[in-house]
Amino acid sequence: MTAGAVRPSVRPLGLRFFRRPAEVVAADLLGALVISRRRGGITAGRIVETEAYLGVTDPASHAYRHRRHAGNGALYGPPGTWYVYRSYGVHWCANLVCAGGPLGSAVLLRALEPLEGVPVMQRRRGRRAQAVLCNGPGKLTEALGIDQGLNGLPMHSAPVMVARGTAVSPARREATPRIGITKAADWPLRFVEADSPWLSRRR
DNA sequence: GCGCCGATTGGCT
DNA sequence: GCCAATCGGCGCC
Repeated sequence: MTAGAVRPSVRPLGLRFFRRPAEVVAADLLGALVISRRRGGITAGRIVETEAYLGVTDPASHAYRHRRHAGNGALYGPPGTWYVYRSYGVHWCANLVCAGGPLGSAVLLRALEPLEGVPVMQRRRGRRAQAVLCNGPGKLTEALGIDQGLNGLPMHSAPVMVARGTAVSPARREATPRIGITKAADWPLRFVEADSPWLSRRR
């Protein structure tokens, strides 16, 4: 995919897309576009890695057993709501709420293929190589200018939206254990585009 | 009230 | 491979 992929005509994914089980949404998000119109310039990328967090029943979810606190209210919002939280007190991680309501399920964006606004991303990311601009959940938020300001906003009317991109055929989708967590890490809820060079670094 | 830990990253050994 | 940065939530005293 080349520059110019982001046209004014792109329309955000409908709420129906997100009103499904998180693992289904996570798999179907592969290949979708994330388009950011934040200050500093338009940036966009193609999703190549996601992780599903199932909500109340998932020990790794921030909504496990209906856990609720000041920071995670957005998790219980309508489908398609952005849930942005601070990781290790340093980085922002961006999720999209799925089923919505009391379940608290969501999909974490873990890696993108940079498509547009690479110089803008590099300005935000310290002039790093293109290969490492968006290959991690904290990296892609920095590259796209995503921070707490996005938390709780509906994706379809937010400065950062998700639109249909170039689909990844089911044969090229791969489910793996989740990364970087201690609880229920072995649940196969991480989804990647097989062989993509833009995936997050494996530990 | 206090200390530990995490859905991470980048720099240094 | 190891570890600091940095901070809110949570367990525990």
